[in-house]
Order: sequence, then C-alpha cells, then structure tokens
Amino acid sequence: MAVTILDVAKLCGYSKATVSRAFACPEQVSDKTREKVYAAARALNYTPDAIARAMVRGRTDNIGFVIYEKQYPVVLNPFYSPIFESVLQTCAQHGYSLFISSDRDLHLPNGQTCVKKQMDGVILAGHSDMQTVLDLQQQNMPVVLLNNALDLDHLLCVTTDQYGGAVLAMRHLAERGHRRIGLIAGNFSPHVYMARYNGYCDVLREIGQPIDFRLVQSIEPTVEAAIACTSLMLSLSDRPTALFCTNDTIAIGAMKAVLRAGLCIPEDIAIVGFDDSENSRLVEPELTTVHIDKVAMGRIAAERLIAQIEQGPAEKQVIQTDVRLIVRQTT
Amino acid sequence: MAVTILDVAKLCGYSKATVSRAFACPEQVSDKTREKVYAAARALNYTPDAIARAMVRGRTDNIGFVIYEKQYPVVLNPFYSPIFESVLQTCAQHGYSLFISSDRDLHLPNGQTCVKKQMDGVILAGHSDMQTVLDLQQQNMPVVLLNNALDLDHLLCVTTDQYGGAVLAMRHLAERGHRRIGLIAGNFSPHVYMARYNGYCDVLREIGQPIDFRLVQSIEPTVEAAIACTSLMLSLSDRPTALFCTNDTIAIGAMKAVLRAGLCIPEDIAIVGFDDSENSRLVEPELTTVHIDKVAMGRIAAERLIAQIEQGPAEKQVIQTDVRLIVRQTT
DNA sequence: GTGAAAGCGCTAACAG
DNA sequence: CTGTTAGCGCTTTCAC
Repeated sequence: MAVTILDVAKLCGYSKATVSRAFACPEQVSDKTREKVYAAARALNYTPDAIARAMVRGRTDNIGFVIYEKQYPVVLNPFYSPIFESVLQTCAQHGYSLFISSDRDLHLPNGQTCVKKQMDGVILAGHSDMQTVLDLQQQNMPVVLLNNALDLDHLLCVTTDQYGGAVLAMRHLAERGHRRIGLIAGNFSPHVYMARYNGYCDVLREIGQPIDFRLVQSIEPTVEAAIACTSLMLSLSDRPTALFCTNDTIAIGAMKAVLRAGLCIPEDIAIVGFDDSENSRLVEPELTTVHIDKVAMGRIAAERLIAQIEQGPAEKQVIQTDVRLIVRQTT
Repeated sequence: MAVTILDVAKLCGYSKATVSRAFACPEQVSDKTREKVYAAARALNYTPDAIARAMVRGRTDNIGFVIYEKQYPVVLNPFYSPIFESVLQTCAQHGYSLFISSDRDLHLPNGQTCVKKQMDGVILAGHSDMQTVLDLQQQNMPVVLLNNALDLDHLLCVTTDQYGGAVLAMRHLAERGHRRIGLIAGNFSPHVYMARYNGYCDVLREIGQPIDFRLVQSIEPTVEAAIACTSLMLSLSDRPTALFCTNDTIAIGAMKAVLRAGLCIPEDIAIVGFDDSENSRLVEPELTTVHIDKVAMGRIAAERLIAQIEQGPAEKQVIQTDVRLIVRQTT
C-alpha cells in the first residue's frame, strides 16, 4: 500500500494532521473538510495504516485468546468454542479484534515469556502455568484466566462451579432412586477433575452408598473411549443403573454403548452429562446435563480484560459462574 | 512497556542494531554477544515490540479469517469450524497468526473497504461481494475466497464439488432402490444451494422419476426447522422413502422427526446428509453423508494466501476439492 | 478548525 | 560480526 496520508494531504490540500483527524476523530474536523478528505482518500484508494496507527497510539485494539496447547483444537472443542464465540462477540462490541493462538506463541527463542504479537491483553484459556502469568503481568500485559484459577495478586479468574454441578447431577440421579451410579470421568486438568469427582463421592456418601471402584473410571474424553468404557461397565453382573459422565462427549459415547447393547435410556440406564454443549440436544433421546454458562464466562472474561486494558490493573478475584441442571430425556 | 531496545543496548554495551539482531536473527550474532544481550533483556524484562517491528518491516505475519456476517457464528458452525481449525494449523506452521473477524470490520465509517487491522492477507469465507474483493485487491491486499467463487482476475477461490456431492448422495439412494426421494434444502448462498439442488433434480431425471414438489422443501438450516419440515412430509399419504438433506444439521433434525414418529431408520426412511460434520457420527444410527474435505479446504486456502503474501499475486483459479460419500447407518 | 514538527520502537542498508 | 543512520506512517501536542 504505497499511498500514505501524505498523498491524501497533498491531493486535498490539507495537512497530514487534518487528514489523520478526518479518519480518527471525524467530529474534530469541519463537514466540508471531511468530505474533501474522504473524496481524496477514495480517489487514491487510501486506507489508514493500522500498524502505524497502533505504533503511535501504543494501542492495537486487539486481544489474544490463548489456549493451552494440549487443549487444541480450540475451535472444535464443544466446551471452548461457545466460550470463544462469546469472547468474540464481546470484543467486537467494544471495538476489539481477536487473535487466536496457543501458548507456544507466548515464548521467545530465548525462553522469555512475551506476547510476540500485537495485542493489548490476553485471555488464557484452560491450563496455564504460573510463571507465564507472572511474566506477562510484569510486562504490564493485562491477563484474565478462563476456566482455571491461580492464586496471584491482581489476577482475575473466570471459572464455574464444577463441584456444585457434579452435586446437582448426582442428587438428581439419587432422587430418581438410583443407587448404583457409575462415574465416567474425563482426564481433565486436576482443577476440574477433582471438583467433579468430589461431587460424585460426596453425594454417594450423602445417600449412604459406598463407592464401588469398578464403577469409577477415568478416560480420555472421546466418544470412542466412552463407548469402550461403558460397554465394559454394562457387562458387569451388577451393572449400574445410572451413569454420571463428566462431559457431554463422554455421555454421548455412553449413550451409544447403551443403545448398541439393546438397552433403553433412561429405563435401563439413566445418563447425565456435563457442559450442556450443543451436542446434548443433537442426540436422541436428548441428554440431561449440567449447564455451564459459557456465554457468561466468555463475556465476563472479555469485559474484565477490556476493563483492565482501559482502566488499569484488576483486583484479585475469582468469578465463578453458576451451573444448573437441564433435565432432558436421558434420566 | 517502557523498556525499549535502547535500554537493553545501553545495559549490555552493544548497539540497538545488535540487540535487534539478537532477537530477529540470532544466527547473525556471536554466541557471546547473544548471551549478553539476552541476559540484559531478561534483567530489564525487555520484550521486542511487535508493532514497531511490523511497522518497519511492512509485515505483520498475521492473516485475517473474515466471515460473512450472516454466517456468524463461525466458530460454532459445524461446517466452518473445522475449516477454520485447519487454516489455523496451517498458518501456525508457516509462522502466521490468525485474526478472526466479520465482514463488518472491512469497512470504514466513510464506506471505503479496507482492512482496519494489522494483517498481511485475508481469507474471505462464505459469501462476499465483488466490490469488496476488488477494493482489497486494489490495495494490494492478498485475498483468497473460501467456499465461494467469484469471477475476478488474480482471484484464487477454494470451493468443493457441491454438484458432484449431491449426485453421489442421490445415486446412492437410487441404487438402494429409492424412487420417492424428498429434498430438504438449507437456504444457503445461491452458489451452494443451486449446485446441490441441481444434483437432486438431475439424478431424479436419470432414474426417470418426476419431481414431486411436495417433497422439495427449502428451509433455514436448523434442527428445529428440519424437524418441522420432515414431520410434515411424513404426514403425506404417499410419504417419501428417503430424504436427501443438504447438510448434516438438517439431516439430524430429519432423523429426530422420523424417530419421534416411531419409524425406523433406514428401514422406513433412509436419510443422507451433506458435509460430514462431526455431528454425523454423534447421532445414532450414524449418518450417511457427503464428505467435504474441510481440512484440505482450510489448508489450501491458507497455503495459497501465504504464497501470495510471500511471492506475489496469484493466477486466477478455482480450486475444487473432491467429495465422497460416507455410507454409515442411515441408508 | 487547521498546520508544523516531533517522535513512537524498531529494522535494514551500508560501512567498517 | 557490529555500529551508524535514516526512516516506516501515523498521531499529537502546541501554536495559530
């Protein structure tokens, strides 16, 4: 793009400064001038250079959404994608654009942490290590943690009530009269895994049901793994009457295994999932699951990050969004 | 970030240029020097400013993935999200980062088209109007069209064999002996809609089956709309024995309607979808569908765009990825 | 409301 | 292998 602000200035007879203002703050320029400037710009097909602008303003109006590498792919992840979408919307509303990258992009060849790209702040989604966050903070790069919580000063974290959700799911099953309830848990980050696992154990304890470890399995959260795992559980002589799956993908795999075994849902086996992803409504019967307010998580993370960018450092805080049980047809 | 390259230069006793090289092209600097520079950088917590770098290099190493607004949300779209993911991967491999934005971001308040953000090229996904593409080209902004084709010089388009896919699906149904085949078509862009519709008509003609317009419906591509539409078709006295749905979401809605009507798939009604989205394997029975090579589409679009960025304008070309039928359990 | 001038932080010749 | 120098294109005081 060879044509610069100077070319426009020359053509319309005004100065660089006026042309600049016509684009950046149109209200500071008289109507007549603005029109002339725009006409000249159109004639030359001039377009302000975003980089030069960012350089001098010290602001890019970009935000980075950084995913822990292991959790790739983001966009296809039924849990993260609605969150990402919500972040995207919120950013757009506030005039920010969104970069998407993995945590690999956060390190220089010499090992230092930094934001190699042009962004005013970052949302770190999923796992992220403390040193990285510290480094970023030290470089005055606003940071918000999403679906993760770290105990650091001035760090804002947005999570959800993992434990409460598990308890909701389990109590619901217990109220339906289930006692032999299996757990198929995805091997998520310890933070998430333990909270959901504890919910399972605590409700079992509440109803006086001892834990049968043959009914507690930890797997990769894929449909295939869930099918295999469930099939095994179904072959038990005293098979469970209900399954609590720690995400919807697992629950869908469990459903497949049950249906393929010729059993009925929920009559023979009841199933509860977690996340309330889009997929939970795709399957038939539709899945009872714990709703996580992914829209709120994304929105809050983005809003709080933007607040930091525009108004300075955050207070240390963990914002926990509510969960609720969505009862559909699998229980 | 108050600390600049100059601070590091002073601290380590080298010049700005050397410090710059230590980060930008480490091999051009002696080991000893590099270590000293890095040490100083670490001490000051210095990090190169990506904006200033981009400014002087005239390159940002960023690519924009721009979606036609009406097709929002991108990330949740079962068709676009795998493509986006593939673009993301390819860009990462080549050292580019990805921006995601809608076509709204392509226009200045004065109506001019431009890339307001810092990117070296853009992938325009879905519908995009010709003037926008022309404007971008005139500004020397490399462009690739994805899932769309426009007849413009030096414009590279990546699409798929929409018509061929429809023919594959229909012939498959015909080979299974179906004659009364319904069409439930999503109201996609004319480009896509017509190709798939023509495939339907042509195969019916091949098998000497007149088109019954009660069996041809055009709807919003949502599960709900598909359920409603299918229910209606099922209530016909001479209901179809098979349904060709122009995407998987519609097919899944159709499946729900069929199952809820107490009918069996594929015994009573066979169903074929289009896209081979992740969802097609989630449902039970699993969906027979036309596979679109979304990974290839994303990769090719990204690679070609990068080629343009690095090696100059493209030849006018429409690259059409192959389709194939994936026969699962609904036919 | 408009213009002149001073950089923003970095890289890329070119020299040495 | 390292240093010097000249900007990249824009915004932003500060005058007028």
